[in-house]
Amino acid sequence: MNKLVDQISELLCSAFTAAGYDASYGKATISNRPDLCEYQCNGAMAAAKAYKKAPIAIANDVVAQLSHEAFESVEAVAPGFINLKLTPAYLCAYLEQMRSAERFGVPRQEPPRTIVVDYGGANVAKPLHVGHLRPAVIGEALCRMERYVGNKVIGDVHLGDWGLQMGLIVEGVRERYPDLPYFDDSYTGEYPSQAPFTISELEEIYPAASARSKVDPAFSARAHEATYRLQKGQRGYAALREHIMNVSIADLRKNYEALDVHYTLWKGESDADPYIMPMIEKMRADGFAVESQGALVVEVQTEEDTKQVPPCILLKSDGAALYATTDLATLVQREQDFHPDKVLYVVDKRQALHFEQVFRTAYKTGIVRPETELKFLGFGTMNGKDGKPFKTRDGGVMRLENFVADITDTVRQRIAQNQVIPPEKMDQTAHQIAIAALKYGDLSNLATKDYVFDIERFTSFEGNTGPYLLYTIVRIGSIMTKYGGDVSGLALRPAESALEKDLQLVLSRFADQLLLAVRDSTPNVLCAYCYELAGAANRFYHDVRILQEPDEARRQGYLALLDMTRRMLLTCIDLLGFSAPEQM
RNA sequence: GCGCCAGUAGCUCAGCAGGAUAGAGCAACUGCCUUCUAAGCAGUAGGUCAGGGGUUCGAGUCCCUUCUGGCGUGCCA
Repeated sequence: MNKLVDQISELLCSAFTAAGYDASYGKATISNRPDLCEYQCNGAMAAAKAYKKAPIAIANDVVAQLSHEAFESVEAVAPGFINLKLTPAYLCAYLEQMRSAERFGVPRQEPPRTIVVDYGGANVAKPLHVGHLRPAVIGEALCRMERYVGNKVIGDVHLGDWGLQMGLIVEGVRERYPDLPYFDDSYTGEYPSQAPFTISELEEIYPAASARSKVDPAFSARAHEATYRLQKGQRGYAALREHIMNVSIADLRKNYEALDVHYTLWKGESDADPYIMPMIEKMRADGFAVESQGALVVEVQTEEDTKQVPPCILLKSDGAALYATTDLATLVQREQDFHPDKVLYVVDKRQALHFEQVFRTAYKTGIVRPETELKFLGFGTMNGKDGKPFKTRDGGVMRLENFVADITDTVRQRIAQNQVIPPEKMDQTAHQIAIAALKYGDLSNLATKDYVFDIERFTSFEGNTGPYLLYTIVRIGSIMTKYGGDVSGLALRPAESALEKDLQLVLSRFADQLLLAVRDSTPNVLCAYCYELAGAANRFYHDVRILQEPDEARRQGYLALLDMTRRMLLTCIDLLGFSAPEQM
């Protein structure tokens, strides 16, 4: 269905035409002065120059042509604004359509686009830490939003599972268990199906091996050798690698699930390996890949560039592949597997130049089609209250698990005295609220900027926070429970009070805000909408005694309105990636 | 050096394709619970949108410039 603002624009366009002006000036927008009007049109001012007339005269001409049941009032105001208010009946009819439409009538993307979202970046054999939080939270929200508007989304965790780190792990395992068959070149039997280590061991082995390689050249050399053998696909190493991957992925999956983050694809950098050499050979043959200072590079500087763009390095002087190489090979693979219309990278913003080089190379060498949209969404750093990157009290890197546990504990303490939560639901409720606090705290900021994570503030539950949204949902739910009946069949009623109309207006704008958030990949826009909706709901809730309303038709109208509000809020927080408890 | 990003209330942040009087939350101060969860609602106070030029009927928003801060800048990921 059409958005309300588009319906109003259509009416305005015909009025501009009828008054003898070009229809293109008839674009309506949501009012930025809610005290004066609900919708506005600034087209008369834009048209003033073209028609050499005073804007207010044009506005008056248009207003004279604008009589429609949709409008309660239509006004031309100096210097040339056209201010509109809707009739309650028209607004109500629109909401009634929304309410029964699928996905609240949000227009579907036609045709649907295939979008790959690259938003993980976790490393194998290493625990998730707070640095992994933003891509997971932001990426997950973007995936859900894109899916909602009808696109086909493939969310890829894109694990760091390639290169020297794998060799280090293998050598670290050998140090502990030198007699395992994986290290016996003459072994020809089946390898054990059970992994020879647990995730906790793995998490010790890797940092230890990494540290040791820096001080022990012999060990470092063995790790490089192991890396080489891995990449050659040596049997025992491949089997061991399989165990490392399985153990690690099971743990990562558990941790991401706890965050309500769900990837569709658990690929890693290593999956791109088979594509690297053919890709490079083709680039050579096509003349794109050239020798430069001993390395193999693709020049990506163009004539229009005023700045210096360094070339994209495919192979180091020693012949080894680099980060850019696997990223490009991954694009080759994605093009082959999914033929995506868009690939969105949710990555630390400090990698902007790297991705600029990769994108330029991909277009230049034809890895992606010219119409493929490669987009870099660089997110900022999560800082502590001191304005510096978030750390533990003793200055270390904080594990994500501990971070979530800290927030959950704080939440648990705050809700402990509240008697409404049954003891058996305590843990789940605390976790749910913690995730809402955490995710909303992150998403309500502009993804591209650094932000301050203040545990006290985000768990304080006051003001513009995730828990505030949950609280609003729970309160409405409480009314529905007390009412007891089925509200789905009840009819909405035209608003009779200002607060009721405000709530209806906010509801009617869902599609506008969602589509804006999707277009710009800005979940904070959806957060702002949620907050506005919750505010309108709470004001209405405070103003009207819903269940005590004596007039039955009116009472049913209230219930229908609140039920719709609640479903809308639930939809929004689901798009943002969290959920609400029954009680809190 | 060059490039990118940022600078909005005491603090943390919005500001959607330039529109009317720059908005929230926190903190401060005032009210509102015998009534659907007060984690709420209503209100007061708080601003030279870093500085300076320009374009425009109109600039926090676009252009130029200065200052401040962060980040990046060919063989890490």
